[in-house]
Amino acid sequence: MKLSAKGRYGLAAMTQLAMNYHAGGPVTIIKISERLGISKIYLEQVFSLLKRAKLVRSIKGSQGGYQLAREPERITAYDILAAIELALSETTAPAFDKLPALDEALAKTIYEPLDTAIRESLSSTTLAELTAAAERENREEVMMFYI
Amino acid sequence: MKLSAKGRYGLAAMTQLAMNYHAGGPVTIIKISERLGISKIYLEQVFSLLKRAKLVRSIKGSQGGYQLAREPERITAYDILAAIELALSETTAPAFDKLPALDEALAKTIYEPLDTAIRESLSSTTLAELTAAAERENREEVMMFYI
DNA sequence: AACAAAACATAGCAAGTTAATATGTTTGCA
DNA sequence: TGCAAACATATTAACTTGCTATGTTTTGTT
Repeated sequence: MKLSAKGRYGLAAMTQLAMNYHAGGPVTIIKISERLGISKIYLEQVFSLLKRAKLVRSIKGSQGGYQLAREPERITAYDILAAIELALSETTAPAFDKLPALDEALAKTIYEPLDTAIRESLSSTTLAELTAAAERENREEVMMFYI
Repeated sequence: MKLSAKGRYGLAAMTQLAMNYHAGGPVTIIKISERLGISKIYLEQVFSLLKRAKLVRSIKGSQGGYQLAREPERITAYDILAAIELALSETTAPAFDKLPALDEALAKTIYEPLDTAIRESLSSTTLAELTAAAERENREEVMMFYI
């Protein structure tokens, strides 16, 4: 499943907020876009979706920025992607007016189990786990450098 | 997960071939497009993908048409959708050159488990099961009519 | 009070994808 | 030989994606 740039940016941006969660203060979009190496203007659009989904809080004005709306342990990858990737959380609609039985069968045997599997997989990983994994990978990279 | 029209058409068309599997003869695209109520020309493009994936065999010329390449029990929804919906079987590529550790963590904790969940869900349902479900739904519809 | 830094809003655009149509050409049975 | 089918290719309109541009509001700092 190939996720869109927006989806990937959302996940990555949230890890940056998570890494700052203890420190307390807000992080600016400019900082995040520089760290990730992506467009600041585009990232703003991603944050507007994250905010609408109440996953982040914003502080306007000078010294402002963004913060997680709750602990990284209570935000899942599904929360983030559902806020951004519409097609992922939307379900497949009936398509064959002449054969309602076929639409029903498709929904029951394929579409619904698929949606459940996606939701279970993505909601089993928290932002805290993702961030911890990234920090571990980073330590391993540094180790490799010294060998 | 909202599937594309092509994906839905592919699943639906395959059920029509499955329902004819015992009879033996080929089924034409025209027949299938009429039964499903969709464009014949568009359906041809779907069949070109199904054929490339070796899920169907074709017989050219008059009295020709399409047949399943193997038993409905040995064709899964994943086989069909992987042949048609590229984005589904493609995996999410690394996106953050500056943070390889983050790309690694995303792949390990999110992308790969998601792909596994999708593949397991879709490959657990065979074309035979889908067709049986559609026929059962159809019988129930007819029952309702007489109550 | 003025300034600067930030979020927030809206519009636009180029490239790509999707869903579909149009127009043939080949193939092979009757 | 004629016709019915698969097969091939090009075109099109609408939509989506990824991204840029141009502001406006808000608010802390000087």
